[in-house]
Order: sequence, then structure tokens, then C-alpha cells
Amino acid sequence: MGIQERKNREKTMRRQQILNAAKELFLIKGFNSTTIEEIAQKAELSPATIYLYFRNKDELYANLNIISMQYLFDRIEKIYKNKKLSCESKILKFKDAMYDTFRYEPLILRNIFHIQLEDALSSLSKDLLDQVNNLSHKILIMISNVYEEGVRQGKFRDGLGIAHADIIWSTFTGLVIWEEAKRKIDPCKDFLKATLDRAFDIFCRGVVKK
Amino acid sequence: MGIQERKNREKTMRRQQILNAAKELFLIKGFNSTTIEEIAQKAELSPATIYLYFRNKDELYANLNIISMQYLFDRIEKIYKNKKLSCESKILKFKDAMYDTFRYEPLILRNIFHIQLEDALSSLSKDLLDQVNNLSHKILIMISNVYEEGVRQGKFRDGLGIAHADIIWSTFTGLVIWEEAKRKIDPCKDFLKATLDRAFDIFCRGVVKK
Amino acid sequence: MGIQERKNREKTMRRQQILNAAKELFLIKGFNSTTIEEIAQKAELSPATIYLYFRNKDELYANLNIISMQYLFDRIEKIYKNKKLSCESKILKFKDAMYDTFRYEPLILRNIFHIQLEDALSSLSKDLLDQVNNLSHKILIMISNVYEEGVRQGKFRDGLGIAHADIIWSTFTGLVIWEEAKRKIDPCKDFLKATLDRAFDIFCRGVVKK
Amino acid sequence: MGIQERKNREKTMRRQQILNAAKELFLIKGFNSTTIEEIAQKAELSPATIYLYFRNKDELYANLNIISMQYLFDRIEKIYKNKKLSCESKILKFKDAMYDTFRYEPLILRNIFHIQLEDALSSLSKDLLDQVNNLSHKILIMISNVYEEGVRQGKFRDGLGIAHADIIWSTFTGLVIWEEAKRKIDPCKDFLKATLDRAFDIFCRGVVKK
DNA sequence: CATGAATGAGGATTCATTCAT
DNA sequence: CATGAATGAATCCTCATTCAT
Repeated sequence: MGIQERKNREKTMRRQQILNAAKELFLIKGFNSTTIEEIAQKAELSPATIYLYFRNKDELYANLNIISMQYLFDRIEKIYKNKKLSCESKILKFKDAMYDTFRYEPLILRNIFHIQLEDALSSLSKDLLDQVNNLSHKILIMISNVYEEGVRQGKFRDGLGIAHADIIWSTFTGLVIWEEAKRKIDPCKDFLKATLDRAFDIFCRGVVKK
Repeated sequence: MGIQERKNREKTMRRQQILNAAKELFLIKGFNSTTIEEIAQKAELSPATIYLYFRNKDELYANLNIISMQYLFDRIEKIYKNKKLSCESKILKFKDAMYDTFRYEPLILRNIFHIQLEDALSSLSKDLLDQVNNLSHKILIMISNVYEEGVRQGKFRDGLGIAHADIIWSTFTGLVIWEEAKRKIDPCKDFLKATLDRAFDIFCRGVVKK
Repeated sequence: MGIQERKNREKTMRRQQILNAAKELFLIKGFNSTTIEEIAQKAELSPATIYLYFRNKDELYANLNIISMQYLFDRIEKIYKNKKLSCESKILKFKDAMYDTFRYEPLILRNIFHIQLEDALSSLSKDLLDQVNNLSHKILIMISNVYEEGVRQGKFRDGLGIAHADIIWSTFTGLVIWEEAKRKIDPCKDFLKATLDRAFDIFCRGVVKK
Repeated sequence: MGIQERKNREKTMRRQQILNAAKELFLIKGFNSTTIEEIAQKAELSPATIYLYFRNKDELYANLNIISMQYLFDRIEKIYKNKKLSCESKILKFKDAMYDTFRYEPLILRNIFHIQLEDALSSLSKDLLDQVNNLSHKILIMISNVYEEGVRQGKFRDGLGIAHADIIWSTFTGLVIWEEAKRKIDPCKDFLKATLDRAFDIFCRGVVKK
């Protein structure tokens, strides 16, 4: 009972410890340059212990991803289910949700791109990969539905919902990555929020029927 | 003489051989998972020979990048300097140029993101890194100028040119990466061109003054 | 507890194992021709394990050196601090200490010359290099002091202590190296001890005031 | 005739070119760290050309050695054969000859030690190795004879000539190497000549019969 | 459950040396 | 005779992962 519970709690905390350490390191040094040893050190554990909680480095990485994606999913879903919001404002709120998620969990996009572009991660278990894809898929569907709802309501110009969901998602991710890259060269400037707002403003204008 | 010329030609060809082999492998397997040995094998050379033409793996990689960037730069510049084109059609042509470049050299975006996001590539010579950044910077400036020209002509809504250049560039890159990722899951579908057209159509609509 | 103690002992032993294997190989084959793999093999370990105990090949090498130097230092110091000995007999005892050290750890001189003459060893940590230099410096100082003491006592002819320390040290090292070299050609003969005695005898005679 | 002669002259010059380049590089960077390519570059030749004049890197190295040894041999021999000189002054002149040789060809000692201590040089042809050993042997014999002559003349204390030759030679080489090493740490000071003089003064005093 | 210690499996480079021209 | 170009053979080192305790 109590004992079991405490043990579970401790286990969860240990897991969290690892995830936190890994998150920070991956963010700073990137996936390939971060070693299990470093993660272990930061988590104040031994390398071997990491393997009690995660099958391998890739899975640890993917888990971080899922957490962020889940967070985004929850935010998006909440907006999606809010019946009081118009299609247009839902889209703008989606943008905010994405932005917040990125601010809260900057790793997320890098992760997504890594997982999707990267060479490594071949040892990712099918299960985990599915989870990631599943979450992103569902997010896209919600965005898509909102657009199609807008079309049905005669507000938005005709067009496939999923295509517009892709555009929304890509515009967001593209901008984030790009601004991040630019900040690497000139770290002072941070125009992400402003540019993002502008981009979505343009999108909405370009999409509504006159 | 002819003899010197032929030697030069052969040297250039050898270099090309290596670049081609590397390009293909990097595209399929990614940077980290591609070994110099594999590249050598594909180029039908010994690993040591690679080092006669490129100082190290990173530099070989960066060179591929520059070539693609240069290609894109040339295309963009041509459109940019064409005085007969309207601002709006220039932007649409930029999109086509980007799309063509990506089709012709699919590695380009992966490269850009790799170089900008990735941990590795620390042994890249300053010179080469500058070249890459320089090219992309100039491309952005041209796009920016076109937008600002549109504003001056009263066609586009007010706004910073560079912000819109960022939006254009990000929308493009975001979409390419995203569609590529999706095709990994379901390889049959290729909606990139269509989605890209749509996105730029929306952009233009959202940006023109009524 | 005992368990911790045993572990420590084992760790020290493992380190010793590596040092012994390395010592022997370096002695026979020299620094450059000895590979980490060989050392590992002789120590019945994997190459990777070597790196758990020594940062790199150079540091492993330098460590061997320090051990020998430390041994010599201890011997010299003991003589140096012995108040019952005359200056002259101290010098003769120094010679014996050097000889014994060389017999016990033949690598020592080769090491010293290697470290001081050799091109390699660039990756030696500053710390380690300082230790080596420090030890040899202190040894020289002790010899120097003994000579100057002899001068003060009116036994030895005037002269800088450090210069005579250099002469003593050089005579010793020069002879060892030279005899070693000669034995390479004709392995049977070993006149080192005799020649060394003679050389120091000559030195003492040449140095005492009549 | 003339043509053949010129060709020969050119060949000799080319050889000299290579030797000079190699000498300088070996002196600065050491044997292992000097590459054939560097030597070729400095000699303004191609690496392949080096191999037209020397069988391999080791032989090139050994040749340098022989040249210096030959120079020393000539100097020593001249003194040796000078009937007007006393034994004692011959020994002092030997010292000067050694010192001059070292100043003129600083590589010499490093070479000697390298050849004798070093791991490499396994591919040295027997012939070349013999030459080196031969020269140094003859030098030692001359020194030895001078000492024995001194003994016969009742000037020097009894003792084997060869042992004293070894002592002379070792004292010289030991001091040179040692002073060189010290100058690496503190490049300003150069006490070699003074210390050398002192050492030989001590030697002579320690050796003459009262 | 946690870990210290060990390692196998690579991978990027380097360089002496060769050979076709 | 000279060489540009090519390479085979090494070697150091790294790191994810495992296992005895």
C-alpha cells in the first residue's frame, strides 16, 4: 500500500529526473552530441540506471517528444471543443497554443524535425513511433476540421481541410525553426511572436471569403 | 596544353564524383549515419582520396550545401532583376524557383536545417560557414526588397520587408519538410506542389491591399 | 566497508596492470610503435578500458614517467636529508640511487629524453607535464645544494652548484644512454656500473680542493 | 661528358636540397611529426621525387646523421693525428670539436639518440646502420687511444682507454641534451659552453696523476 | 533497485609509399 | 627524370549498452 505507493512515486520521480536532464542537454547540445553519461551525471544517476527506465537513447528522446506533443494536443483539443469560438478565432487560438507550447517546451520542434529528418532513431520501437505520429495526426485533423467547418459556414474559401491544416502547421514550424536559426547568428533579436502573428493574420485574410 | 586541361577536367570530375556519391547517401541516410567509407565506396575511390578533395566530412557536407544554395540564389536573382515582372508575380516565381531547387536538389533543406539546428559540424571552417550564411542572407534580402517595393507601389499592405521575407521562406521550408515527413509515412501521396501553390495563393491574397 | 575497500584495491590493481603492460611494451618497442591495442591485450583488457584509467596514450606514458621520477626523488631526498653523510659521499650515493633507479625502472631515462626531446606528447595535460618538470627540478636542486655545501665547507672548488648538478646529472644520463646503445650492438657486455663508478670517481677527484 | 657531368651535378644538388629541407624540419618538429610531404614542399619537389633519392623516410634520416658524423669524424681525426699536441690538450680540443659540430649541426645528437633509443627506424638498411655505427666507433677509438697514450706517458691515471672515451663522449652528449632540454623550458639561458668547459676541466683534473 | 566497471563495434583521419603518365 | 594523384594500412579514441554485484 503505502510502501508500494511510495515506491511508485519514487519511480515516477526518477523517471522525471532523467527526462528533465535529457531535455535540457538535448536542447543545448543536440541529440548526437549528448551522451548517456552526461544525462546520467546531470540526473545524478548512473548510466546503467537510465536503461532501467528507457530501452535506449532513442526511446528516451522519443519520450520527451511525446510529452511535448501531448501538451500541445491537450491545448489544441480544448480550443477545438470550445463551442463558443468561431472558426477564425479558433485558428488564431491554435497559433497561440502552438506558440505557448514551443515557449514552454522549446525542444518540441527540434524533436519533431529530428525524428522526421534524422538519420538516427532507427532503434525506435514501432509503438513509440506510432504514438508520436498518432498525436500529430490527431492535431492535424482537428485543425483540418476547423477549417472545413469554416468552409461549410461560408466563411472560408473552398479547399481541403487537411491541406490548410498542413499549411498552418508548416507555417508555424517553419517560422519557429527559422527564427531560432536567425537568433543563433544574432541572439538579441526575437521577433518570433510578432512575425507569427503577422503570418497568421495574412493567412486568415487570405483565406476568408470577401 | 590539352594534357593540362584534361587533368583539370578529370580532377573536377573526381570531385563531382565524390559530391554525387555523398549527396545521395546523405539524403538517404542522413549526415551522421553516412560514413566516409561508404561515400568512398560509392564514388569508387578509397577513403583517403576523399581527403584529397575535402578537408573533412563536415566540409564535404557544407560544400554540397553551398552548391544548392548557389543554384537557388541564381534562380532568385534572375527573377529579382527582371524588371518586367510585377511584385506579386515575382513572389510567385520565387516560390517556383524554391520548389524547383528543392526538386533538383532535395538535400538543400535538410542541409540548411542540419547546419542551423544541428550539434555537429563544429569543424566547419569559418569561411565555409560564412558562405552558407551569406548566400541565404542575400536571398532573404531580395525577397524582402520585392515586398517593400510592393508596399511602395501601394499594392501590398504595410509591413517590414524582412518579416515578410521570413514568412515566405518559412512557409516554403516548413511545407517542404512537413510534406516530406508525411511522405515517409505514406510514400504514395505527393501534394507538395499543390499545397505550396495554395499557401502562396493565400499569402498573396492576405497581403494585397483591397 | 570491506566491500568498498576491495573495490578500491581492485581498481588500483587494474591501473597497475595497465601501467605494467605499458611499461614493458614502451621499453621494448618505444612509444610510437606501441599501440593502445597491444597494451590492452597484454593487460588482458579492452582498449576502451584503458581510457577509463588514462585520458589518452600520452598521459599513460607520462604517468609511468612520474612513477619512476618519484622513486628517484625519494631516494635522492633520503640521502639529501641524512645529516651524517659528508658532501662527497652524498654525491657518490646520489650516483648509486640513480643507478638503482635506472636498473629498477629502465624506462625512466628513455622517458625523460622522450618527453624532453620528442615531437609527440602534445596532448599531455599541462598539469602532468608540470609534475614531471617539477620533480626533476627538485632533484637537481638537491644535488646543487650538496655541491654548494661542499664549497662552503672548503672541500670543493668554487663554482655554481647548479652547474655541477647539471654535470652530475648529464654524466649519469649520458652514460646510461650510451652504454645502453652499445649493448644494443653487443648485448653481452655490461660495463655500466664500472664506468659509472669511474666517471664519478673522476668527477670527485676533479672537484675536490687539494 | 659535359652533359653527363651536369646531370650528375644536378642530381647531387637535388639530393642536397632534400637533405637540407629534411634537416631543418626534423630539427624543429622531430622525426615522427615531420611528414615526407612537408619535406617535399620545403625542397620544392614532389613527395614521389624524394623516393628517387632515398629508399624511405628512415634512410633519409640516417643519411643526415652520417653527414654530421662524418664532419665530427674529420675534426676529431685532424686533432688525433696532430703530433704536436699533448694528450691533455687533445682531449680539450676534442671537446671543442664536438661542441662545434653540435653548433654546426644541432641535429646530430638528437639523431644519435633517436637512432639509438627510438622505436622507429626499423626499416633502416643494415648497410646504413653499419656506417653510422662504424663512424662513431672510430671516433671512440681515437679518443680511447689518446687516453691510453696519456697513461703510457705517465700523465693520466691507469684505466681502460675505451672506458674513458665512453665517459668523455657521454659527458658531452649528456650535457648537450640536458642543456637543450632546459632551454626548452627557459629559452633565454645558454650555459652549454661554460658548463661543458667546466665538465672537461673537472674531467682532466680528475684524471691526471698528481 | 542501482551501479561501477567493462567493452564491442565502429569511424574519422593520417601518411608513407607507389605508379601511370 | 619528375610528379600528381591515389591508396592501404593503421591507430586513436568514443559511446551506447550490458552485467556482476
